[in-house]
This record gives sequence, C-alpha cells and structure tokens, in this order.
Amino acid sequence: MNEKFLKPYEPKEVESNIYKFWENTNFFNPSVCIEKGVTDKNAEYYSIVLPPPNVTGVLHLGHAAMLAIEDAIVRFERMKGKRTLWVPGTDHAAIATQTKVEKLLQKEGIRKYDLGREEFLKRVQQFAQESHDTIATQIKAMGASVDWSREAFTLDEAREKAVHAAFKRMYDDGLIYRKEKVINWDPKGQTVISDDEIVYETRKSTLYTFKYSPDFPIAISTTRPETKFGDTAVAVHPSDERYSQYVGQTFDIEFAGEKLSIKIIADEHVEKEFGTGALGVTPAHSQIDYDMSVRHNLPIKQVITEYAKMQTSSELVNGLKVEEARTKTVEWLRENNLLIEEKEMEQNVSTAERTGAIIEPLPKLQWFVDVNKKFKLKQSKLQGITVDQEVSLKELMQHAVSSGQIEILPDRFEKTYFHWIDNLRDWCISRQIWYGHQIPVWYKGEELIVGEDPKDSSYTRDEDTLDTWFSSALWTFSTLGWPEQTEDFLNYHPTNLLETGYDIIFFWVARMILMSTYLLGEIPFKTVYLHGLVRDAKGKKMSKSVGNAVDPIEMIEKYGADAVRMSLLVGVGPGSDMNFSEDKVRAYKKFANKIWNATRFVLEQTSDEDISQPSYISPEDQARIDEFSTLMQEITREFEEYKLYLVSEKMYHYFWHTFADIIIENSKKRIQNPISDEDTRSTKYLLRFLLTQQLKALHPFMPFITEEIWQTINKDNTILMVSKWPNQ
RNA sequence: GGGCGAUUAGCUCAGUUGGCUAGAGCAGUCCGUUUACACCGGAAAGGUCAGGGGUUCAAGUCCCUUAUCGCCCACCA
Repeated sequence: MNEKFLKPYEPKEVESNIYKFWENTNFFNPSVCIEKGVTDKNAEYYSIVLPPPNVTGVLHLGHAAMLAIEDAIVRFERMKGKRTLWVPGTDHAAIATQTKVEKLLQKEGIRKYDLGREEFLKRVQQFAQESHDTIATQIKAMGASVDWSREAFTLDEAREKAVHAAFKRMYDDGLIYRKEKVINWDPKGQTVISDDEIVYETRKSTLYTFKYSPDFPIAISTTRPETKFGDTAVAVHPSDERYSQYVGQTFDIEFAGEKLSIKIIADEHVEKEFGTGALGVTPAHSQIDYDMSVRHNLPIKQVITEYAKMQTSSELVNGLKVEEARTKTVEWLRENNLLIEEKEMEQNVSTAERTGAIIEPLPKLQWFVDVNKKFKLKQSKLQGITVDQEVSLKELMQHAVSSGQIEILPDRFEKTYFHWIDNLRDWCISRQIWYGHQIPVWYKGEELIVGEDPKDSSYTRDEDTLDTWFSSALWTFSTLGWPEQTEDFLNYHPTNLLETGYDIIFFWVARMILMSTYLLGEIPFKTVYLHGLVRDAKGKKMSKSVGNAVDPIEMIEKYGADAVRMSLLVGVGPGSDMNFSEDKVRAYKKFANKIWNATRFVLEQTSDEDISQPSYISPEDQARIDEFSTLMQEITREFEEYKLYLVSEKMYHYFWHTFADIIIENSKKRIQNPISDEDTRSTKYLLRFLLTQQLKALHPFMPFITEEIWQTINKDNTILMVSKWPNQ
C-alpha cells in the first residue's frame, strides 16, 4: 500500500498536479481522444459551450457553481464514451469592462478622452488580458475539463468575422435598420442602452397637477414638469366626456417663456382615472409619448440634451440640469397660480444597469434589430418551419421552445421566456462606447457599405460599437468556426446543453435562440439548464460592496476543489437559489477524507489479486453487487435527466452509509474470523470491486481525489477521466 | 397591475412521476480511543412538513384557499 494513505487527504498537494496530468494527456480535446483510441471514432457527439465569464475581474461562486455543474456533466458524458467537447472562452463585456477601466483610470486622474480612442482601448485590452489570465487559472483550479485548444474570446478575430457576417445577413434581410427613435439614454455613460439593461427602482416622487397657462382649458398631471417644454399635445381618453369638446383643437400658448402648440388628441392609452385624465404628451422624452406621437403624427420637440440639461427658448430653465429645471418650473407654476395640486406618489424610475444613472429618453439615430418583420428563412433544420417560410424573429424564438425542440429546465422558465418575447420591442444594438465590435458599416454621403471594409479612405466607418450581447448571441457557433463550415461546426452544432444562470435568460439565452434559428435555421442547444443565484449563508445576494462575497479560490485552498464542487451541487436543483455555507464545504472535505481512509482500509485488507473476479461469490456479496448495480442504473438515468443534485447526494450517501458503515464494517468480521477461504476471497473482491466502481461514479463530482486514488492503485496506466462509466 | 418561487428538526436546506417509520450538514445530548478514518463510530433526542379545506386505499408530494417572505416582468403620465 502506498504510504500517502497513512495521513489525512491533503487536496492542496494533489489538485494542481492532477490538473496538469490531465492537461498533458490532452484528453480534454475530443479529437485527441479519438486519435488515441480512448473514444470510439463512431461515438455520439456531445457538446457544451462555457458561458464566457466577463473579463471584468475574477470569478465568483456563481461561476464556481456553473463550472461544477458543467464539468460533472461533461465528465459523465465523456466516461459514457461520447465524443465530448466543452469549449471555453471569455466575454469582452463591452460596457461593463469599459466602465470598470474608466473607474480605474479615474483613480489616476485620467479621463478616457484625454487618452483618445486608440490609447484608451489599449488600456482596456491590457486589463482584459490580465483578467482573462486570472479567470483561466480559476477555471483550472475548479478542475474544469474544458478543451483549451479551442478557447475563444467574444472580441477576437474569428468572432469578429462571425459578427460581421451576422450583421450583414441581417442588414440584407432588412432585419437590421438605422432609425431616429426615442431610445434609453444613459447620461452618465453617454450611451444608449437596450430595454433589458434598464433597472427599475421604486422612488417617491411628486405628481404635479397644473395648467400650462391660464387660458388653457385642461389641467394635466406629471411627475416631470420640466419636460413640458417639449409637449406637443394633450391626450385624453376617447370616451372621456369631460374633454371631448376639445379633441382635434390646437392651442397656441406660452409656457414659462416657451411657445407651445398643443393639439388635443384622443388615445386609448390614457387612463381616465389617473390624475385629471389628461396627459401632456412629450414625444421626445418619453417612450409612451413617442409611440403616441407616431400614431397621431405629432411633431417631436427635443428640450433635453445628452447631458441631461435643458435646451429651450425659455430663459427660466435653459441650460439647467433637469432636476434644477423641475424646481424652477414648479416655482413658476406656483407663482402664476397655475399649480392645482401636489401629490406624493411611488414611481418606477428607470436607471442604467451599469452606471446607475437615471435614464433620459431621447430621440437619436441608432441601429436596431427588427423582431417583428417577416422574412423568408433561408435554411431550416427546425421542425415545423420550412425553407422560404415567412417568419419573424419573434416567431422563430417562440417556435423553438413551444415546439419542444428546446427544453428549458426548470420548465417554469418557459413561461417567463414567452412572456418576455410577447413584450419584446426592437433590439437597439448600437452603443456609444469604444470597447467592443465596431459597427461594420462604412459611409460616404448617402451611400453605405455593410459587412466589409471598403478599404477606401473616402468612406468613414460608423463610430459606434455593438451591444456586447450581439457577439455573445453567436457563441454556440462562432466558437465552432462559423461562418466557415468547419468540421467542428458541422459536428458539434447544435450543442446539447446550455447551462447558465436564470438571470441572463433574456440577455443571452433568448438572443442565442434568435441568432441560431435565424442564421442557421437550427436550434443552438437542445436543453437549457438554468441554475440559481449563489447567496450568502443568510440568503443575501453576495456583493463586493456589502463585503459578503466569498472567493471560491479561498474556499478551494482551504477545503479543496472537490469539496467546493460537492457543496455547490448536492441538493441544489435547477432554478433555485442556494445559500452558500462554509459548513457544507467543510462537510464534503470530511467526505473526501472518508473516501481516502476507506481506500486505505481496502488496500490494507486486499491485494491486487482481489481485483479479478473469483469463481465463488457469496450470496450476500452478490446481493451487494446487485444493489450497487441497481443504484448505478438509477443514477445514470437521473444524470441523463440532469438531476445532479440527486445523483451527487445518493453517491455520497451510498459511499458513507452503505459502503463504509455497513459493507466495510461487516467485512472486518469476515476477514478476522474467516468462514472459508472462498468466503474471504469473495469479501475482498467485493471491497475492491465496489471501491473502483465508486471512484468512477464519484469522478464527475470529485474528479481530483478520485483520479489521485486511481493513479495510485491502478497499475495499468489507465486514466479514470476517460474510463468507462459503470452502468451495467 | 401581471407572473413565479419559498414556507419541512434550534440553524441552513434536500425530499421533482403520491407509497416515509419525513432525511442531510451544522449545532446540541449520552456512550465509545475495537489497527481505515476523532476530518471517526454507536445510541438517543428533536418535526400537528406555514394555517384551513378538498381529492385518494394512501398527501410533505396533487387541487382550492389564506397568510408571511422573496424574485421577475409591466409605457398609469
């Protein structure tokens, strides 16, 4: 027996070596597995792409959970003999990374404009590189068996090709268009953001009821009096008799020094019961009002700038910040006896996810993806949709899931998904930031070239960059070589599983379905497994600023990656949040030690001869073998259904409370007081057999300790990672 | 306003096709240093499975309802 079993299991001493050992075998790469004959060349394909972590810093426990789940699945599929590929990569996370670097530069007293676009981008790239390196180290520390030879980055050259190809296809199909519309402007980040990047915050605000001027017949209510300088209409409900006499009339009035021309319109969207039942319409500074202005053909009058300052001919507020302008306007209303009522109310304020700034709706020229426009699908492997069939992107997204071609776990999220699509508006994809894929459009006067650099200095390229989710939406196939028809692409797409957090189902999962069904006529993945949030022990969201964030690397150093993985897997079903507790990790470190010591016992009591099956197996031992075999069938089925939370717990329970507590304990008596040689032999075989089988079954969850033991006790140079799964 | 989830031992949570004498980790009680393991073993204790109603031979599990907490979505200005 190897001496190392005489002392307790020390994960720190083995984990990095084992990972290097695996890397040296190159068996993370399925092509090598075929070449070396560990995988059958006709084997079924199984593929997963790693949700690329943002290069904004380090991995957190949520990433650790993701890696634990995905690695367990990948190792399981690999052991079952499939040609298994797990593609790693990182995400440039455009706006998040740029904001982060801007903040770092701020500490040095540097603004990005001082550096200029090129120099600033160099800084960002340097930061991204360092962050990438840290992340790669952390992924390895978790034991993730990703194929590093296929690593990708959402902003590298190959992915840029994919982005350009996708953009061009969509443009040519009329699905990408450029238009001036009211968009969500982030005055702090100085960029437009999409609807999904808005975070609503409930705040107290005041609802003011007033008249524009003494001679105006209708009083209106608003929480933003300063925007009223941009009003071009007052809307009332069509059935509201109080105001029906005025509908259709236009009033030219003066409002605090600004000339307004207000048309009275009737629109279904006005609530009769709210306020006075009349709504001042500000087309330039409200999404709803903009929509109304389109319906009623109203002029759009911008009075607020990109810096959230007033721009009007009113001396009273011109040049002021919106908050100051609000105060001034209210004062003016009061002084002129126009203010009728002030009422406190709760209001949802839109803020920007990244900067926290209050969103200022503004009319701006931007690029959009049209989700409702019908087009002819060029190719289709989708069941129920044929080539040349007229569909919209929305319909494609709905169909992929409603037809059952994509299954979402837990299935209740399918409802959430459909609900999101029902309410989906065109996706604004251009951003006024520097870091990211620059929009592949070149202009020369009225002319424009899309998708390819004309290499002609008389053309100027669009300054804007794309929403980071545009490139991540292509991830399942851009990582496999698309737009080239590479072997990887042809073999590994669609991928089998997408495992990610439920918080990015809209940002990412839905957009991947959009891009894949549209560009390839194919689903991007068959199953979506959504994991929950990892919270702290008290159930609070972990955050750096609160100081309750747990560093997974610290946990790995203390308890070992196997223990950390188990603590994130056992009992945590898809879709449910989990509270992270160090006690749980500690418990699984003990379990690792238990495995270690049980191995020691078995090795002490048996010899290598006992590995081979004897001619006689006692009935009770046979019963144990059958029992284990039943367990294996059960957990194999559950594993295939992605019920890792059950499988991991069952294996834990079997090893400790059946194998160690009962089988090993019974064997002591039988070995010490032998009934017969045959019986002893049978017992020893059982111990050896169950130990090796359990190492296999535990390997997807606890790869390090199981491989370490395997390498010590097996003399035939086999590797546990690529050995056959015990399911007979 | 709409949707979803949670409520099980002192604490944190499993229990996902209804069959449980309801489990695990931690904490706590008693016993045990028998050569795998004290990062251990054995034993006991602890629960009207949020409340109420229903379906069923059988309900923690399915249905209805109430309460509390939490999350997501939404253009009442």
